[in-house]
Amino acid sequence: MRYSHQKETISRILESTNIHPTADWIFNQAKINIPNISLGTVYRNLKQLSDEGDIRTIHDGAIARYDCNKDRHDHLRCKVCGDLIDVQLFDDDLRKIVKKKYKFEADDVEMTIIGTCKKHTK
Amino acid sequence: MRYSHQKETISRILESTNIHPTADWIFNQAKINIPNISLGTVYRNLKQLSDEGDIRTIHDGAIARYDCNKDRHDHLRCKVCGDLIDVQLFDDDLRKIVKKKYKFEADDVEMTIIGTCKKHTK
DNA sequence: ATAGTAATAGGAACTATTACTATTTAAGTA
DNA sequence: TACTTAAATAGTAATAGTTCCTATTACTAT
Repeated sequence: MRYSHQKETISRILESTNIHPTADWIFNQAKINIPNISLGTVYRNLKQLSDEGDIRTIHDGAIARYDCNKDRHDHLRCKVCGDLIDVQLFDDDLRKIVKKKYKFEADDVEMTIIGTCKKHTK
Repeated sequence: MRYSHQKETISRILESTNIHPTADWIFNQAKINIPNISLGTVYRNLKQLSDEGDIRTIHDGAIARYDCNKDRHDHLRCKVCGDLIDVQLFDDDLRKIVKKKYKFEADDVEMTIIGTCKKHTK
């Protein structure tokens, strides 16, 4: 893996936000510093970072979002404001239940809870 | 909502399988009975059925799968054989934890656990 | 039978993503 | 410092899943 200005920039952009951005959002941010950066470069580097475990890829419906929070975690998606909030729900207890009840060895979990966040409760 | 042979067929196809098929798979099955059925018709009717709550749409990575199991449930996806197994994990206890800990009102949950199913354990 | 409406077939358009290719660049080596 | 080479890049074309559009067809109630 070789250093590149593009990869460094993409990595920094992701670290500087907690909005779980899409590749396109990152692309537009990156263009501020590297005007002729290519969208393919953004995708390639995000894939690399994800494969190396430096970032996580979240499947939000049909599109991918990226998260610099490397620890395994789940998401709350607010229907009202669209926010995606990092939480920790799938723990070892739940893993054990899955193993016992379904004889299924869990490696990874993708859990998104859709609802209304505390900002909108009166 | 008016009756149509196409919608009826799509509905029946989905009820006859537990493989959580894609729109394309359903399209190919439907063509056996209705050779000139259109892919757009399949998508439109699946969307209708989903909106009416007759079926569920599962986001499997970037593609959509459809499930005639109307009850809220979760999925185990086996890395080895690709099977998608219906399970019940997100219950009222978990819902209450989410509400208490994060003040988040959960309406829906999308949870897929990736791992290895019991067919492949020696 | 006719008007009005809903659903359809077929294909174009759209969006997110990946693949391809010629060119550039990082990094090691003489 | 200049040379080499392999990896990364920009730009563009291609792909896949899905949605949209339009002319046509099929119900349904008068």
